[in-house]
Amino acid sequence: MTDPASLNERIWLAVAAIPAGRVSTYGAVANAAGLPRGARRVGRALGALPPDSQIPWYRVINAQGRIAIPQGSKAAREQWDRLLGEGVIPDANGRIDLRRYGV
DNA sequence: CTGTTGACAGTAC
DNA sequence: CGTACTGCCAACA
Repeated sequence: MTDPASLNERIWLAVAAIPAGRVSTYGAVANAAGLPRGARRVGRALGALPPDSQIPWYRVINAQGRIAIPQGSKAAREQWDRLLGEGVIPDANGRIDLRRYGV
C-alpha cells in the first residue's frame, strides 16, 4: 500500500472504509483516497470494479444525494436495493439526506 | 432548476 | 511515443 498498484485500488480501499448504513460522496471518497479534486476518477474506478469484489460501491453517491448511475440500469436498482436493505431511505424527493446518512 | 468550468487517469487514434 | 477526447463528478455563476 505504500505503493499501490493503481489509483483504483486506493479508491476501492477508501470506499471499503464506509461504514454500513452510511453513504459517502464521490468527492469525499476521492479526498480519502488522496485525490483532492479526483471525484471523476472515483466514478471510473467504481465502473472498473470487478463483479466479484466485496467493495460496498453502492454506498457511494454523488454530492446531490442522488445515485450517479443512470436510472433503469441493473446496477442502479441493485444500489437502491442494497441501500434500502441497510436502512438508507431516500426522502420524498427521491434524494438521500447526506446530513443524516453522510459520514 | 440549468449551464459552464476545472481537473486528470484511461482510452482511442 | 504523442495528441485528443472522454467520463457512475464538484463547484460556481
